[in-house]
Amino acid sequence: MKKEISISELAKLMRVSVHQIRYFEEKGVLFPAYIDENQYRMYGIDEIYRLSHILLLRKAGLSVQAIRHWYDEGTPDDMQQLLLESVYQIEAELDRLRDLSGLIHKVLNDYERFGDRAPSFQVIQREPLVLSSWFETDFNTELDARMLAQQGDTQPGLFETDIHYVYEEECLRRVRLCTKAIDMDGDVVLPAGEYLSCRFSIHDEEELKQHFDQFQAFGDQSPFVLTGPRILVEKSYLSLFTRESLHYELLARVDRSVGNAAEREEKR
DNA sequence: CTTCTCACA
DNA sequence: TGTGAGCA
Repeated sequence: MKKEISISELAKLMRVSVHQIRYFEEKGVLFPAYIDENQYRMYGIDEIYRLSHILLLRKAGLSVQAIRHWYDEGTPDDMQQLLLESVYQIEAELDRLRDLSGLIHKVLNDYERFGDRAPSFQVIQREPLVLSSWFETDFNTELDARMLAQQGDTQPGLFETDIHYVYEEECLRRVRLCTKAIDMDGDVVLPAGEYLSCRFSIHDEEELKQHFDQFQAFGDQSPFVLTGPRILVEKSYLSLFTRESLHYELLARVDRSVGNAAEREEKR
């Protein structure tokens, strides 16, 4: 009985494919101890160790190229360096995955809180919001693909972040499309404070106008005044859950320093 | 059972 | 960076 083993025995022992062992040979990192008369590759104990190392390094994220290079002319310090670089990459990947997980949780949470519901009004306290303005358009013109494309390189991940439509005060003719500023160079700033918020979902753009009116009506019969721009936030990713509805939040800053509409009426 | 080669993801 | 098929 020979001391060496065939490629399939080695493959079974190391739980890899025969193919992969031959691939490592082609790439110059693992060679048989010798070739048998029948042209079969034969492997000894040294090759078993060598293969273990290769597999470990592959698992650690080193390329076969890099392994080859190290076997050719690598020092122990080089190996330490290679593994360090590898661990940095893995940690970067962990960060990426954490971000991704966070994004999905955010979507899930948002859906649970504001999924499909009748319009709900509430006054909420908001942190200052910095938006980076994107472009301006008319109230009536619908957003189309070309308008998006013409804006050139905007933020990546367009629809992961909510699109904010900021309507100019008083007349709602002009709309400013914004996204949340990632860095601090936003150009539209909404101050912290109390905001009236209404969340709703619609099936047709037509319904938007009604909600604006309802929103205004709600403001008029409340003990405060709505001030500043109306902000329509399109929760674009909530549309993931339903095939045919769009989700929005309508916001306006609350001003309690002025009397409400009814009181103003009295004073006249 | 092994080898090699080629195409493919 | 491997895999799968086909052939000898």
